Amino acid sequence: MPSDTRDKLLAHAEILVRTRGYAGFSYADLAEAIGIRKASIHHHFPTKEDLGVALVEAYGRRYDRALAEIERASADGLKRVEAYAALYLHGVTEEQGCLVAAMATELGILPEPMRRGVAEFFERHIAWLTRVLAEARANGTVRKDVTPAHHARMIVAALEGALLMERLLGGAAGFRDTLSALRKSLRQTPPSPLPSGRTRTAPTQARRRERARS
Amino acid sequence: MPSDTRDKLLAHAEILVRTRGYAGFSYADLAEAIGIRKASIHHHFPTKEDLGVALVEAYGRRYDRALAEIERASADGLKRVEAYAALYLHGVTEEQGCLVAAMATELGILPEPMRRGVAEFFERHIAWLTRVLAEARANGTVRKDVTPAHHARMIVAALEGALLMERLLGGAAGFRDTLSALRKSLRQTPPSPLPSGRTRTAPTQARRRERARS
DNA sequence: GACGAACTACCTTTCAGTCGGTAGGCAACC
DNA sequence: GGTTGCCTACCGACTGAAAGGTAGTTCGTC
Repeated sequence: MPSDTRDKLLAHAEILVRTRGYAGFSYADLAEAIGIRKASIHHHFPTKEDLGVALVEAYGRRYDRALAEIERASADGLKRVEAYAALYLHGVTEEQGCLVAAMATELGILPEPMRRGVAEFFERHIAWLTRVLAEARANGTVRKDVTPAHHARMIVAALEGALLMERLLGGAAGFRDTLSALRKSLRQTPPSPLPSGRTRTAPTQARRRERARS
Repeated sequence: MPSDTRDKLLAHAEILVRTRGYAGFSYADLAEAIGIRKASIHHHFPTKEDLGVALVEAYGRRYDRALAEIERASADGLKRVEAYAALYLHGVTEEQGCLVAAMATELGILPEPMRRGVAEFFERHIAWLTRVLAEARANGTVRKDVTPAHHARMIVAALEGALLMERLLGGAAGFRDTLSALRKSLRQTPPSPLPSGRTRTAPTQARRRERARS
């Protein structure tokens, strides 16, 4: 029965990491954000590392549930990949990066348990996509020349990279451009003048938004 | 006439950012790394932000030179993309992420001038790749259904993402898997049993390497 | 009365940045 | 040819703020 405060801490800490990075936020920031004293955070998470590990775990579990739901909701391989990509798109619209990506960039100062958690996150996603693609390839949903294991890696990389980049550049529109290219690399037919999916070239303009550090 | 010390500062600061992130290193770290006193760094870069901006500028210029060299060295569109990807591959083998990617993850605490520099870096690369792909498509080197602007975004995203991820996971082998998938998305012919390029599925195993923080 | 969850008060270390000063180089001027 | 003045490069010593973390206490609830 996880306490209400603990959940609030996790939720807000996640936002902080996803917008500023792991080294870029402090217990003081977090305390102020949820209206509690700094010392009280230590009651729930004795060290920042404990909090970091809990964050990766919670984030990973949430994604695991999402992947299961995607598989349940659609049997079509391409739609599954599309739904998977939509998870990242949400990050763009909410102006929040990927938690594990943020941690991965600080690899050099990342405590081992967090490092392991981050690696496992990526591995699970690659494995899942590999399975989805293999299935889709078997029943002809995606091109035969797609190597599931390779393409899975490429898709995760492209989505992580696009989320990272498009928060600064074209926003959702830019992200969808990457998605459109990704779609073409999977789809069976050399496309007839398909009407689905948007095509507009993104404005590619830095959208500045002030976000003062208190 | 940029002093020797200034160059050393830039070189070492770059390494620190690329392994720990921008918020993850301090003037003290940097001072110790090049054997100088902390106060002396302020002589060359009055504030950390000044250093950050200089880093992005130097990094960007180095890449600009590399792009020009790639264009000079080969006229083949696919080979150009391949050479571009090799730049990222070096990051993997040297266990260093991308400087601007590291900065982009800390968007929420990034001073505006740095943010602008990072955005411009990505924009230049996308523009360059768009041009290269458009040319390649025109002379039949890459598939006709490739939309240069979209594919360019996807390529940068995939390479940034792969560099981020594969430092933790499969290393160079994992990176090359993504590359192989990328290649297939561009190449003209539904591939005959091509012998080029490696195919091995990467071990996908976290390679831990201790890197104590002094 | 034991326990969970929060608090006040404090600790040490590190952070970016400041200050005044030193040592050497270089050129002008008398 | 010595002195004066200014420059770059660096230093030791320092500052106030912020970092992560600790100790001991209070308060409400089973």
